[in-house]
Amino acid sequence: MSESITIEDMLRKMSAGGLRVTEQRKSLAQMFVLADGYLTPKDVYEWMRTKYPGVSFDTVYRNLRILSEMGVLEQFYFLEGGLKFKANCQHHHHHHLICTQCEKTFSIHFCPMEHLEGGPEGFEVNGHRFEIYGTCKECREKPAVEDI
Amino acid sequence: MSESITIEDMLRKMSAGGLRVTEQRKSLAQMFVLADGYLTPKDVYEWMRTKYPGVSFDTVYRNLRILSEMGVLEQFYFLEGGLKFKANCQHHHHHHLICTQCEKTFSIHFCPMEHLEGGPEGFEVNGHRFEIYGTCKECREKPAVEDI
DNA sequence: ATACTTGCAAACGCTTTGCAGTTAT
DNA sequence: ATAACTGCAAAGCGTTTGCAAGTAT
Repeated sequence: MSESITIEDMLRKMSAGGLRVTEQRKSLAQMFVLADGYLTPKDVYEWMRTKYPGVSFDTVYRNLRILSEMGVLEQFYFLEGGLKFKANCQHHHHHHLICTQCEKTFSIHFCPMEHLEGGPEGFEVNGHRFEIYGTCKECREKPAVEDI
Repeated sequence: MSESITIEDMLRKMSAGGLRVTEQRKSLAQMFVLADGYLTPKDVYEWMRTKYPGVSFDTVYRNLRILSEMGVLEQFYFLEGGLKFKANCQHHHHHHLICTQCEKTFSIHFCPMEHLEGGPEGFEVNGHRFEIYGTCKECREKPAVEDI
């Protein structure tokens, strides 16, 4: 599991950032805490609709974007290009194992930059990206049911 | 520099894959060999237009997609989500330093997976992604002119 | 009361498609 | 000659925007 953030943490951050804590945003926070992994705007929309049949896609987008800009959520483009969001874990620097089946993420405290060798000459590093893709224990045990 | 692929290599691959070697595709191959880095569909379109004023955007897209599917090019979504392409270097496994200014790529033969520790339990790894972002020597020396 | 949020509708940018004419093999 | 390629136009998808009505503070 990632170092989990609580719903209260998220709401507190929103409020601290000058946002209003609406019902929808509470649901949104709840959803991301429960999911503990990456969600697409569509996922979020579908889920929100079960609680608030009237939600609109643009509100979902707006909130995802705003919350990302505030650092409550984290935006991420997958290898194939799909945009996804997850609750931001801003503890110390770390990387993730990403289960490509359920898209949950698992923190890993190994950072390749500490082991780098055969590196750049004259190249000024100012960022990196390291992710491991695979299948998590849980998904390996119960083979994909919802695979459609 | 990456282990460079030649224009002839690219054309040979196209032909082997049952594609016809048109003038436009020759230009395309040339462009990617010269660029030695990532290009957006728009970059490609702009450049193609200088040679073939009549090219259409959809033909560019079509060719980029087909060539990616064939493995002549490689598709890539940047951190911010922009779709880019580059000539595929399918020699041995390696990673890249990516200059965020000129978007040239530089091969690096260090692979974090060989040094991995504190890793997954029960997680089946089947892929990874490692990129280093920064500014290359050349770009650091001549500060961005075309920075608009 | 005020400022922020929402839903609606419409627009936007990027990418893909169907088709008829053209070109490489 | 045939199968593949191109340009055109139009559609598709995901995402963003402007605005008036509604809601949290």
